[in-house]
Amino acid sequence: MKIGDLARHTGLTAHTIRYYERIGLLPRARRDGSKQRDYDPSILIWIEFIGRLKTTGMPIADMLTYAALRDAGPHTANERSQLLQVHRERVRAYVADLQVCLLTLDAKIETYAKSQPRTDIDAKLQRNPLRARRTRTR
Amino acid sequence: MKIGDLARHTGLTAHTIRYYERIGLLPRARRDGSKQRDYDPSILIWIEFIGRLKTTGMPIADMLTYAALRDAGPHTANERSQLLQVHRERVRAYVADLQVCLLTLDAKIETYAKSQPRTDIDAKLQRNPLRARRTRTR
DNA sequence: GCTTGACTTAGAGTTCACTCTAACAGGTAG
DNA sequence: CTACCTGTTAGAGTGAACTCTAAGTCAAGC
Repeated sequence: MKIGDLARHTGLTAHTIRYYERIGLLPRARRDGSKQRDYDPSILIWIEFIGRLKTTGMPIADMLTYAALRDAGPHTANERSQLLQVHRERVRAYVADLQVCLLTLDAKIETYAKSQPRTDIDAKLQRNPLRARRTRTR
Repeated sequence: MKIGDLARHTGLTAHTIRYYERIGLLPRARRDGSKQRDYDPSILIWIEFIGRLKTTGMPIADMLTYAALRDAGPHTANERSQLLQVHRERVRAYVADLQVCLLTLDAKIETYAKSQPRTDIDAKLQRNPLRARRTRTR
């Protein structure tokens, strides 16, 4: 599997895949006769997992920590588990936050519904897919 | 209320408040005798609202659109409502995504629990509060 | 009267996660 | 053979959202 195929399968760009390899988030791929990256499909599982971590807002630095622990061997299983548990709690807290925000949005939209007639949602506004964002908390 | 007080009340820094004013997300504050910003507490409601939008990952550019519509008068209520409705759907979809990711995390943590003894979560790992992050989707 | 601390401005710098460029090489279709 | 496509590298550039610096003003406390 060449880098272009992998890009198609994962939704990443070839640029991003090379970038991930460069920073150590993906292992150095083995090369074919003309030094082009040749991937084993098993890499897909790892990429899917880091995709989940990304969706949940984990910074790449933390993913690198996780990857390094994994590479260090089975005796780091405990540490990896703890890392994931801490992250899970952050995500849970964030989901709770988002649900509060959704209530605020509902309330705000409700006040508009009460004061004005309304039309259908303008499909042209359906851009900006939302993923994950991190903000420094000072 | 001076900028330092407002910063304390909102959790923003004075720098950030000035930045928000500069880009038009906050109205130009009126000034006291020595040209220092003097805020009416009513600004807190707006800042709290944009804080919710930020938590839910709305880009500042969209907040500016919303603010501009608000400033344009009551005839834009419909458009503002639509903007919020579209955003709400994105947030709902994102929450659904996060919940799937949480299941993946649960499963992964479960495999660690089965293969290894575990200790308490190391409190030292409790950094990195998670807020919101946006990723370009290509 | 001096120090301290909060405020002012314009503008430069930072961080994150990509994203792209330049310049080149190998493989394949017509 | 020639075009074209996909790949290679090092390294520069981008966009979002701050974050900080420099150089200064102003008022209060000791």
